[in-house]
Amino acid sequence: MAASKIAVLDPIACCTPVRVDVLDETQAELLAASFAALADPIRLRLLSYIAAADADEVCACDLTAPSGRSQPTVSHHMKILVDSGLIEREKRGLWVWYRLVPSRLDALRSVLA
Amino acid sequence: MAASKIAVLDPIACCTPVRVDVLDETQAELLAASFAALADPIRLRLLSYIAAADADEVCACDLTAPSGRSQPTVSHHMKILVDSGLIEREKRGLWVWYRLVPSRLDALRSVLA
DNA sequence: CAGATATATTGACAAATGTCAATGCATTGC
DNA sequence: GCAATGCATTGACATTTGTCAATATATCTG
Repeated sequence: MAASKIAVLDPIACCTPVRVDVLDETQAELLAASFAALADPIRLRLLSYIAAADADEVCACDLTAPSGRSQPTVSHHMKILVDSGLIEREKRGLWVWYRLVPSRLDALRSVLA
Repeated sequence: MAASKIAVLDPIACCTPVRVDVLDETQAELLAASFAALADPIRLRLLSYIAAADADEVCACDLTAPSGRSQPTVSHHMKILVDSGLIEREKRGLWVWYRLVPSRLDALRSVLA
């Protein structure tokens, strides 16, 4: 029941398993923010669409149709995913490309361990 | 980019890695609901408090103080966690006991793989 | 530079969420 | 049965969130 062994790394509490120690408030807020990025069906589908793509990046222009949402709404959700660190954004010319950040997904995953 | 290989099990889309295939709407909604249960700092702390306890279960009466929230608020959050399937509830006499459901945590974890 | 195109931002709104005080419901012990 | 106790539910409220139409910004093309 030790409530203090802290092992946080960067922005999100990487590699701090929820099961091992009680989270302090700061860790909990950072982690909750990360999980919140995954707490919307549209964002999960956008994420999995990018993850399942043949290439390792996907153009924003290909995300609007499959998501069934308007362009501004998709842009809004992508911003949340990028802010969460789970996805990277790169603008090339007129287009924007998104990539997964596997290390961030792994980090979040390890929290549930 | 196959948008249809589906491999869902029970209530939550167990063992359906987000990275492998595009989620359909139903899967996405179930998963989003699970992640939403983790998307609040108080709930994360409650969960980790139970996970880190010496015993494998914790009395509801021990959750109010460390969470820093009122009794009804804690009750509310615990209901959300129980409904998500990540935590089990058992009433014995006047007290209520909570336990983790490790298989559910593992299932959620495997989704990020 | 002017027009076209891809994405972002703003503003507005409804719906969902977190919170607590007050109250209700079970269960125990007398 | 009655009083006390632990937890749940209700109702109210402020905040946050998801959504889109309208508009702005940035970049390319000619």
